Amino acid sequence: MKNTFSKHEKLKSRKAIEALFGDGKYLKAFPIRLVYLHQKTFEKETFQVGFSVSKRNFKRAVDRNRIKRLMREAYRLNKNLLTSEVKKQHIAMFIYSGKTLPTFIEVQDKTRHLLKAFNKKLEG
RNA sequence: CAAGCAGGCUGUCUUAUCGAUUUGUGCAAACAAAUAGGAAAGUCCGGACACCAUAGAGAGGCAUAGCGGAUAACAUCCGUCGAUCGUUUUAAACGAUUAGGACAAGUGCAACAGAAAGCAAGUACAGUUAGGCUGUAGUGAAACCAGGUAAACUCUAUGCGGUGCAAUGUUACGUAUAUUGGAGUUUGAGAGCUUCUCGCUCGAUUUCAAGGGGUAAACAGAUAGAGUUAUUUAGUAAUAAAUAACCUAGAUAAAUGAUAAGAAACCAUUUUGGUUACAGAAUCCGGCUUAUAGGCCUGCUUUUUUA
Repeated sequence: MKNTFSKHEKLKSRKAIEALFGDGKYLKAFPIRLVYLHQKTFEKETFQVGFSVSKRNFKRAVDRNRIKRLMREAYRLNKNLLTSEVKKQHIAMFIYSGKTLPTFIEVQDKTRHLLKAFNKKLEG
């Protein structure tokens, strides 16, 4: 599996995102949270993921961009941890809830942790 | 020479691996090219563009304010006059700052002093003398007079219609009965995006025929432009014109990145360590304002050294 992350893997639909925040379930690994939602109507070719940082915690757009890019990079490099095929019936979003700028190592550790936990849930 | 302050310019680089967006080539795999700023920010002004009447009239409101010019336009920019401040013994000169029309329409305001800075009132002396009027004195920057004050109301002149790209248009999906056209009836509630009035447009209802609310799903709008660079000419300048070359982000829960190594600059310093700012396009331009490590340039102030 290639470590790519292109446009069609990104969660874009506003409706889907609203539903995700309304009814989604949470997995936590501070300072990152994973929100996911199971819904058959969402089934597509690929598993779609989004990334988000609160404007309240990071006032400057530069910092928000930086964190989103770090999270995206961490997901891109580790997404092969998600082996379950059931994932295609899900959508998910990573939310950074910390208040300080993280390093890439930290973000990658937490992302791996979350992906493993999420994979377990999907299989079990 | 050093430090501080102010203004201007600039605002890290290279390689490797793994990626993102757009475009091009290709059946595909893939390959190639381009990819954030001087402020992209604040959203404070001015335009372009789109729709709302063809953007109309009056009131109200807002903005601007010596003179001349630049510009698509401006509250911006350039030149110049005046005023104020600094250098200076003074003048001149130089530098800096400057919302700088009108107080001979009306209203308001004016510390201290003073009887009084305007619903008027009135001290002393002198002149004349019936009242009263006139003059002088006293306070003050200014005392009845074209007094001062308009970043006080106000007046004058000039300008400004409103809403904003989630504008607006097309396509796709597809259900109420919105919308459109014809005919009849009804003269009146409401709507047309800032406040009011007028004006203009649409109206209400019945019937027949045609036809699609909504969904920010896709595409267009959207990036070749008041464009960038260089040279020449005109002009004190802002700027304009001509010629040549170039194409230089176009995303949409939002690409422009991540990791590693090295170099460079600066700081402290024994190795060595640390720092590399402010900050991220969102329809597009012209300005203003604010934020900025380090480097370079200019001016001012202070200190020290030498002559």
